[in-house]
Amino acid sequence: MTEKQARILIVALQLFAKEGYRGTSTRQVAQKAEVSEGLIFRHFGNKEGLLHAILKEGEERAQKFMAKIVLETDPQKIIEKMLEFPFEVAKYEKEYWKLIYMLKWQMAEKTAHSKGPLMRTLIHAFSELGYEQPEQEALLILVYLDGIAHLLLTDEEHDLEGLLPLLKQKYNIA
Amino acid sequence: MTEKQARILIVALQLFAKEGYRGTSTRQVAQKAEVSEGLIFRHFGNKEGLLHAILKEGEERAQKFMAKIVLETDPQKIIEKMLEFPFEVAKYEKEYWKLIYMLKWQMAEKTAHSKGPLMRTLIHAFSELGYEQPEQEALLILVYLDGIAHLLLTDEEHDLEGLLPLLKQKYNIA
DNA sequence: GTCTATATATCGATAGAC
DNA sequence: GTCTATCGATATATAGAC
Repeated sequence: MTEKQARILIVALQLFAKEGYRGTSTRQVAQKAEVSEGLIFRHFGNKEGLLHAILKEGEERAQKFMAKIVLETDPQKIIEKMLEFPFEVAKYEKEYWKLIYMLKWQMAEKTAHSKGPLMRTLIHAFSELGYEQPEQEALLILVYLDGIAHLLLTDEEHDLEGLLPLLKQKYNIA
Repeated sequence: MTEKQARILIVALQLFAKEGYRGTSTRQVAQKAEVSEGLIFRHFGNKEGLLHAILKEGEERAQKFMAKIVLETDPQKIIEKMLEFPFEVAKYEKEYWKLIYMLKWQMAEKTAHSKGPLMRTLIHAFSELGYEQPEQEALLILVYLDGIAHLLLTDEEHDLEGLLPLLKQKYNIA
């Protein structure tokens, strides 16, 4: 990967996350990355190819992130890490996740971040802790995650950090 | 409002909710509504004017909807209705809310559905019920609302109805 | 109020030189 | 690998007739 190629990817992610995939022109990307527009098409074929390259890179980083949760064994820790997940995401991978959530509304299939592994891990954790409806409890956590991520990534002003202690308390986590 | 004008509004909401505001051309709207493209601009000035007309109509309907919650006095009922809100929305006003949530990612200010009244109502309810951190509890409900709405409006397959009994149980609602 | 025709800008994408 | 120049399609928007 050349340096200009990398620059295109970085700038495109920034713009896509801010203005949306459709709201960003290849011309804008080229200008901000200080390369010719033609170069984008040489490297990535077309605009969608550029998007896929961005998503692929982001997913690789995301996988490592999620592995830390799924590989955890202590059920308490699993729930704790899960609850902290959206805050971590908003801190370190804000643009990527913003793009993912934006795309969900129109290209759900392309961004299918399978929730399977997370769900399985959660259900198992709640089972071990003796909860009566582990599937529903797991689903509720996913709802929280989506809600928190949604608010953290769109509304800039919201202060949600205070929710973490409350949630941990509700799930009896030290 | 003429019949064609109304037809444009209905069709545009459908298309905007499905393909996104930017992903929908005025030509598409005109064709599906079986009117000339020029008519859209005569009536609404420009594409953004069309969007605003749609949002205005939708908000009027939404206000009536939310009034039912805010005007409730029994704190238990308030929480119950709040929990049921996203399911009602997904049933009767799916397209409008889908559009609202989509736009949030790029035009947050234009869709600023003030959460103030809902928050105040919730905080008061939790206070009355003796919760220790009414503000955080209210915020958590908002998170839940956003999470549920997000999942209901994007993922078609998810069955989230089962969450309602679980949540009512958690909040000690009959 | 409505339609047809058209103007104008911008988009994604390609060709060819270096 | 990269740039310049350009094409064809499509987007929003306007003008003028009815």
